[in-house]
Amino acid sequence: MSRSNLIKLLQSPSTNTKQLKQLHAQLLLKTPPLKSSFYLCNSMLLAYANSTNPTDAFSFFITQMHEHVPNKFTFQFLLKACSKLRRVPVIAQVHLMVFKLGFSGFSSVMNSVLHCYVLCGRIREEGKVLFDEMPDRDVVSYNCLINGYAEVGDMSSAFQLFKKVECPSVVTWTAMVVGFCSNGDVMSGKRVFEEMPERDLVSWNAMISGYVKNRVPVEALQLFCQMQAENFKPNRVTISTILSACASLGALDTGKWIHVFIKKNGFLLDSFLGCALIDMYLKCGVVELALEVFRHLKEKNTCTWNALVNGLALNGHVKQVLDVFNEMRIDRSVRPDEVTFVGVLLACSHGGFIEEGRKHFYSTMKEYGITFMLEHYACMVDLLARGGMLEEAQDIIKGMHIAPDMVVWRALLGGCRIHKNVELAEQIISNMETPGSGDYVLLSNLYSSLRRWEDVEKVRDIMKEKGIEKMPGCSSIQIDNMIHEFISGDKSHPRYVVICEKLAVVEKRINADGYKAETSVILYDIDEEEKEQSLGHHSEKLAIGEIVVRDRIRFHDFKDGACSCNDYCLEVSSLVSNSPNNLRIQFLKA
DNA sequence: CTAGGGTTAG
Repeated sequence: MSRSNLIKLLQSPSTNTKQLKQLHAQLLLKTPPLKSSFYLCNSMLLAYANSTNPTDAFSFFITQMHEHVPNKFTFQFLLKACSKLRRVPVIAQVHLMVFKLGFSGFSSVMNSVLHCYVLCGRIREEGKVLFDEMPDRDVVSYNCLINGYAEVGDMSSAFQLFKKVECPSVVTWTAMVVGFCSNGDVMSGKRVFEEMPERDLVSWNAMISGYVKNRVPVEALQLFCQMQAENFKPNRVTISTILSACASLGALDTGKWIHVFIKKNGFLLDSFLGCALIDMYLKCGVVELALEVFRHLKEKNTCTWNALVNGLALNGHVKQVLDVFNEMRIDRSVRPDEVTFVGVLLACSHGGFIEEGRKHFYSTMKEYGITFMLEHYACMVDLLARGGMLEEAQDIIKGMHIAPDMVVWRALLGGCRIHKNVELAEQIISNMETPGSGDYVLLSNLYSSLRRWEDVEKVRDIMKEKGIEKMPGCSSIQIDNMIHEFISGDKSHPRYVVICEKLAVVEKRINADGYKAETSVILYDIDEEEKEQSLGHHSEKLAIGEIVVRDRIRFHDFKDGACSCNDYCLEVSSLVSNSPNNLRIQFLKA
């Protein structure tokens, strides 16, 4: 292989790990003398640093490059590998080497070091010291520092710095947009974005992703349209962000349109796009298409598998989740992680598979060395509590290495109601700092199922005293229609999100041609005990026209962390009030 | 000959 060919392949982004190893072998054939090929060595180092396995860059550096005198590029590439590893001791070691070999005067190298510390959240420690000691700082140094403060959530320091930068670049501006958005202040992010003197594709992507992160996917789609109107061509980053917006809206038509867009433009389905597509189809309830995308994917990593596992679990395909999980365990190229087990346990809890759930929680997770998260505990408590194993559920809570949140307690509380354990329910509620209306209603229902009418009254009085109100009946908004119109001008196939009270049921509507297309979220009133029991754990048919109940989902499925029905209603109504011109509100009968 | 900082998934 010729030298220029080798370089071309090393620099190509589509070269995979296996090919990289072959190129490495080719490179070794060129010795001696490697010295004349020092540029080649640096290219190899950079290729490893950019690969999925950046540790290879270190071994290459140690075993192959010790005979050479490294230059500033060698360190920049090595530091790139460091920034992916995110381990402070490793960074410190390379930093020391940089210092000892006299590269401290190169601002590009020092910026790389600074960037590494920033990514580890060490802005106030090593980052600050380094910045203050740097001989000549440029815009890049300031950008790193701004990112560092944003990373630890200190936007006021970031903003102070931003104002001090003499000649801020697009990158500086974008860093501010990203900083505000990822710290939950999307309004400030928007303001900075609008004040930017010039924008490039990355800044558009940053703002769009800011909207998605802050749960205003409709704004994201609007900006996506505006961006195209201003003649910016979306790239794969834009597309995967937009797919995520579609997923959180259940906007299937738009999502499908994007899928066509990907094919038309010949975008390679990498792990990011594949994952985003699978996630979108599953959140829209179209399992078949998600599976099709998954089967055709060339590169699958843990995220891809997780998208499938979690999406199937969300759709109530319990058996399939467990099958896919077993398939994943056999595949040696991926390793299940904590997110995988959220899906697995969620499936067990939805299916009422107590033994299976116990097996994974008590043993499989240890086998893979998984750190327990709140979600794992919540699923397990839910599963056991529903199955009547209230004591075991309590033991799990007692053994938690992190403080249980509201979701965990509510899972236990739900079990108390089903199995009529008044004492425990009372105890849980009295231990809650801020019980929500749902918690009181649940307790009240428990009392009434035992015909303890006086206690029912008492709960009602407490609620009145605390000013807690039940969320009123139901309202609905028509979202997808509008989004679809933005993009294609097509006004057919509107879908609805119906908000009622308490119990969420995801439904699939079967069209006349038998094609399952529409997904809605309906929150049933669980005051009627009978209805709740008839829904049970399993998906089953309801006698309401052509509607199939896919699954019950708990409220926290909509949002990270604890989330009640009220939260969800508020979220929807704030969406309505934030963009009154874009949403037509329509009231439906539940 | 090369480069450092801002955008994407579960």
